[in-house]
Amino acid sequence: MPKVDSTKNKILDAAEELFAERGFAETSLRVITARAEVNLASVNYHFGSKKSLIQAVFERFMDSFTNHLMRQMTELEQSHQRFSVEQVLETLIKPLIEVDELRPDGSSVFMKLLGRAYSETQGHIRRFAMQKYSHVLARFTRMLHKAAPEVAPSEMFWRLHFMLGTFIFTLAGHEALQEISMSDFNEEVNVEQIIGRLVPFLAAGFSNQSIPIAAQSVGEV
Amino acid sequence: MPKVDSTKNKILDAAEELFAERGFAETSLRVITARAEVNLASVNYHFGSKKSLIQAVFERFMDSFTNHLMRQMTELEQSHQRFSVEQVLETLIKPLIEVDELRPDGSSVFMKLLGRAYSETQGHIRRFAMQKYSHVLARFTRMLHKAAPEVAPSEMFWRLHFMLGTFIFTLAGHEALQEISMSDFNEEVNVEQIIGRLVPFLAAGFSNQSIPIAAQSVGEV
DNA sequence: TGTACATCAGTGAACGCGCGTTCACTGATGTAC
DNA sequence: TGTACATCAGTGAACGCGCGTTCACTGATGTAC
Repeated sequence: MPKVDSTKNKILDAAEELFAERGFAETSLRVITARAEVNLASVNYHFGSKKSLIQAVFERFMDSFTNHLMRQMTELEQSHQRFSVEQVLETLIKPLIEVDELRPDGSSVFMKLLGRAYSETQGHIRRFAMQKYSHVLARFTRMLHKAAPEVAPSEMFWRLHFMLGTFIFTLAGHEALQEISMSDFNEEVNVEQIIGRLVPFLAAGFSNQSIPIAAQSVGEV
Repeated sequence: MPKVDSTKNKILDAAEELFAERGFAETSLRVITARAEVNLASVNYHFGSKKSLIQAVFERFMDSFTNHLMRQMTELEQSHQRFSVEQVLETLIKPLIEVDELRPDGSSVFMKLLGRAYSETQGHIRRFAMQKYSHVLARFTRMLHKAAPEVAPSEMFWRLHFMLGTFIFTLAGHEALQEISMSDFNEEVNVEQIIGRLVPFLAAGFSNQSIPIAAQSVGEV
């Protein structure tokens, strides 16, 4: 068991919050070390560079999330011979909510980090993630294929990424949406409820049978 | 008709390309003015600040896009008494593709700008966009409601934002997806084809009839 | 047990660099009388 | 038509600032013999 309040962990905690609040490039080591109440030079002492710190923050979230997710997938496979797309998507719910209970607004921070990692131009995090966690994505894909064998692999690829995109985008920006929902509909919603609306939406999208319209004629474009 | 090759336009063109290549914070005024072949100080002369330049780039895209979209919506309303959710979503296709033909990788740059506007913590672009373009969003929402009156307003709100999120996220990062699609499936896809896959996916998600699962019990969480 | 040395965690101050912005200025064109 | 002044577009050089990183150093703890 690592010491929880070590300098290293204090840096990770502070960096996590700040990266989600303002992005990687916009967060300086000075504000991170100030919030963590540690010395400026200790980031380079413990992590070597800012780039490595970003990777370490990302990895800590990702490790915890993928561990929980693997457990959920195993559970589903052991308890059911056959399962639906919706059930596969539902394996994401608990790991996400657990991340949310681990830290205040954990899932939002996590999704913001994921979103930024995804859209990074240089993409060093994406390459690293693809390498380290590809087996988790592969297993998830396999389960989706088992639930909906009629969806062709290349179509599957696109729909999977549509789903990931919606998840990441929605949860990363959920504060703004919760705010509007409150002011426009007087409806208070939490992360669990958002996911609860999201899963059927995505499951329906994923399972749809229509022919891609670009394969037909879209008009005189 | 404004002069196309004015210093102001040369700056806008160069900034647009570079923002797409490497992001906003990572693009300095020095590289923008170097590519535009204008003086460094002329950005501040014409736009006042880097922040205002970003907004100007965003506005130029947004004006062109919303103009095209309004025309498409009018066309659909005039040609059909009743229309489907899919048809409403399809009004987005032409404006997006036109933006793509206007400039190389136009839709990608545009969606990256939109994504940033969406997720900005300070949110000065979002506030400005909400004010200037709210009537377009309102009209789009009204048409969706007409196409699917069974979807309650608050549910509509969430599904609309799920759809916008997927659009933005997918198109903003489509280069990476195109690359993977090429290497994994040997399938070359263009933006039009991605949208062609996206629209039925979203239409199916939007029109789904299931009860949000959070309204039931999700487990012992 | 004592001594010498190695390792580790952390620190304060400085380094050079690239950043957005500012400033005083030029030269061309427009306007008033 | 000539003159005086105003406005506009653009420029070159410098400004101060915050950035990530480095460096020489301290003091505590561990290890070898």
